Order: sequence, then structure tokens, then C-alpha cells
Amino acid sequence: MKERARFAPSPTGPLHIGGVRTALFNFLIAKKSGGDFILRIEDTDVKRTVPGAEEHIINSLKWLGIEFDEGPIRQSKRVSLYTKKVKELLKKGYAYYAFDTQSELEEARQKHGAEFKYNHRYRMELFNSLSLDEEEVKKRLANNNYVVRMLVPDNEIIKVYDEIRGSLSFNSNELEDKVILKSDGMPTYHLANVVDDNDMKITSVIRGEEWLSSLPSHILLYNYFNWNIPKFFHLPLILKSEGSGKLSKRDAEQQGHPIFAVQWEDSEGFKESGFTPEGLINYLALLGWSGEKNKELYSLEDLIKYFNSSNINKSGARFDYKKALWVNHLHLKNFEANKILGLSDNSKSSLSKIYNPSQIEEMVNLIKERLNTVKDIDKELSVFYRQPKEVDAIAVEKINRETMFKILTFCKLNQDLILRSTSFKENLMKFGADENISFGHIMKTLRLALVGSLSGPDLFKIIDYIGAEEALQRINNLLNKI
RNA sequence: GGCCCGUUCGUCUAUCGGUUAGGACCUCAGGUUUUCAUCCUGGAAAGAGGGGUUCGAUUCCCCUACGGGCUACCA
Repeated sequence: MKERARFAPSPTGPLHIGGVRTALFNFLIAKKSGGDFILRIEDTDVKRTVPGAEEHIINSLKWLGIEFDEGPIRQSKRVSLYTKKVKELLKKGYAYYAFDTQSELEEARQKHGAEFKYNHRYRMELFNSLSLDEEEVKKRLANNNYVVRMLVPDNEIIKVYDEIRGSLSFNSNELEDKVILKSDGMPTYHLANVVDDNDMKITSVIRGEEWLSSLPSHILLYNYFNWNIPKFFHLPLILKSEGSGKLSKRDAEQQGHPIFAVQWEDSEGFKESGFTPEGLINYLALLGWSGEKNKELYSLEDLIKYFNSSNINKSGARFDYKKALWVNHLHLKNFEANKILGLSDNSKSSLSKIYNPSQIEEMVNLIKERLNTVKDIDKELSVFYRQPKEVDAIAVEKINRETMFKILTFCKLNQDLILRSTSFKENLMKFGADENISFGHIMKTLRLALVGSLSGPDLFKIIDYIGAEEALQRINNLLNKI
């Protein structure tokens, strides 16, 4: 069966990785069946709508390659549909008007304590079209300041089924007569969500676990409308990496990792931190889902192929930045040289000024396996087109200046050795033996001269690419510094 | 507080009643390497607790504990 799934964020803030994972699972379930993935913007809360948030959500999905087949569909443009449906419920007696002010509700909560619920137990004590006489209702309705609440039956067992958790049941006494139409004329999530999912023929509702407790209310609504009930998947939450609770922007910042897919205001996203969409998606898929045995590397296509909703986990998963980086590394080192180059305009243009395409490809292949993030690309490739800006001072001290001086001077005085690079290594070894200097120190010194630090790809290959003259110049530079 | 969901190495997870409880990240020890990284080998590391059911429970049931979510005219 072809599934229709939707990602339905509200534009009250930027898209964080919890949302990304929800979007991803929706996308995967839809695509796995050859069906459609829809983006619906749930902008029914006018006050909380954040300018730019919708754009951020769309840009994030675009960067990630999670393409939607329909949308974005904005709920704010569909208000007449919702009011129509509310009228239907009103007419059938499944909903009623309520006039209670905030302070009246507050008073009731004070009076009855934590157990207060706007349902059969207290609704007749409050101000609504069920408790008030017809005259009064008419009068209050004329003021145009009311909400509509759904009528929850008293003491009924509501059975629901969640694809991840199995069958669940709730007693309707625990439910509230939830507001479905607000006094500003906008629907609440509960109503708009059910109406839209039905209207858009959504077959699988895949959302975060925070919605599980309102599922029975939604089921009630489906029944009131006499609609088919879709499949529900309530995804486990992504928890903060340390401490308790679900991941938030604050914790992410405290623990030193991004939380948004792409940059939002002054907060760097995964993109800016050097993640590839492939890496982020792969890691997020593994957070709450287990794939093939012993398979850790998945492209988006792989995920579509292997995804199996029965392997979605039940419990919340802690976000582990180190593992996320490792997964990202896995992708980066498997990328084609050209793709890696495409991720860094800076290196691409700098290299192409000096080298031919096949040389560049070899260089990229040389540094590929050293990459954890996209940022590392420049770091690793820069030795090929730029002299080191500064030299690792601690390393210099470790090796000992005098020794370094000897080594560098030897290179300077024997330039022809470098120019005839085939025997360079042998000569260096011989020099080391004569002067009683370890080969390790010689190599480290040369590396400091050429790269500026102690890490990097094969030294002799670097010399091959940058050429003897450039190498000598860098050796001279260091000689002048120490 | 109430309702709901969950609980296997530090972390992500495998196991669909019988396993030396497997893998990955992290970590530690070796090896390869001119360094770092990669890579390879190996080690340490787990069934929350208590009751049942069963010949046999990590697995099924119950209780407790702990964790999470919800408890708005927010989504």
C-alpha cells in the first residue's frame, strides 16, 4: 500500500534535530512504499508564529535532501474548512460553546486543585452552552467571545493502537473537553490536525511521543466525524546527552554541539559545524531505529531500502555528539574526490590555480580518511597551496631548537637532494645516522616546516605536490623563525 | 499530584524462552605508520530490584524503583 505521510511542524521556532528525525521517518515510511511525503505548516497559533521559522524549516529540509511531494500547505489558509467541521460537531452535539474567561478557569483550578479537568465532572459548574440556559447562551454568543470545546463522554474506555507501542487504552474520565476552536476563530492543533490528516488522506501519522497522551482525544474526533483512523507512530524522544530531559537548545549549547539543522540567528547549525546531510541523516536514523545487523553506514537511498518501521525503538535515546561525528566521518571518507571538493569552494579554487584536476583528485584522496567534518577539508588541503601561518610552538620545544636548526640547515645546504627527491629520504636517514639524530625528529622537524603542525598526510607526497622550491622556501621560513 | 509510555555495557543498540548476552561509539593495551589520523588485533564494560509463570527467563505477567512525556484558548 502506498503510504501518505506528512511532517507538520509549527513555525514557532527553527527546525531542530528532533524535528528533523520526525521528518525523516515520515519521509522514509512514505518513500519506502512509493508514496508521498507532504509538508504542512501548522501555523494556527498566530501569537507564537516566529518570522522566518517556516523558511528555516524549508531550507533545512532542502539542505538535507528530504524532499516533499506536496506543500508547504499552511493551516492558516484553511480556516474555513475547520470552522465548517466545528459546526458539524456542534450540530451533532459532539461539541459545545464555552464562555469561561481565563480568570474563571483559574479560579476553578484553584478551587479543585490539580485534579481539575474541564469534563463531565465539572462542566456543569462552568459557563458553557450546556450549563447555561438558551437565552443566556444567545446573549453570550452575541458578544463573539467564546471557544468551542469537544464533548468527551464520561467513563468510556478509549482503545487506541500505536504501531510502535501496540494497543493502549485510556479512560475518558482522564480526558478534558479540549478546546477545538479558539476565541480568535483559529482551530487548535487537535482539531486542525485531525481534519487535515483526513482531508489530505494521510495514511500514517508519524510524530513525537509528546503527542501520545492526546491520541485518545484525536481518536474521539475521528469517531465523531466517522472517519477512518490512520496508523499512528509515536516516535521516542531525543534526550540530552547528559542529565535528564529532552534535548533543548540550551543543553546543546552547554554541551557544545549544535541542535538546529542549519544556522538560526547566532546559533550554528549542523551544516555550519561541518556536518554533511548524509552524515546527519544517517546518525539521526540510527537514533531510535536499528537497521541491518552490523550495518552502520546508510545513504538516504539505503535508508529507504532498509527502513522498517517495526524496528523503531520504544525508548528515548540520548544524543551522542561523538558518535554523530564518527558517522559523519564515515560518509566523508567514502565520498568521491569531486564531491569533497564541491564542499569547499575555497580549497577548490585555490588548488585549481596551481594544480591540474587529476593532481587535485589525488590530493583529496590522500586526505579523505582524515576528515571528520567539512571544515577539515580546508584544514587538510591548505598545505598544498599555502605556507603555514604559524608553527606549533610546543612541538618546537619538544624536539629541541638546536636539533631542528641542524636538520633544517642540512636541508638548506643540500637543496639538490630535495630537487632529486628519489633519494631524499635515504639521504635524510644517512644524515640522521651521521649526526646521531633520530629519524623521527627529522621527520617531525620537516613536517613543522612544511605543515606547521605535527599532523597531516605523507610528507614526501606533500613535497611531491608542492615542489622542491616551495618546500625549500618553507624550510627557510622556519629556519628564520627559530 | 494524576494519567500514559519506557528501562540490556558510560552511550546507541541486537536478542523475537535455552546464546560464552552480539555489534558500534567512547575508553584502555598492543601493532602498522616519519608524526597525527586512518587501519588492524585484543581488553574492560550490561539485562534496575523483587515476586510469579515455566524444565528453563534478558525475553511473558505482576509489584516497586527509576527515567521520560502530557496535564494551556501552545504545538
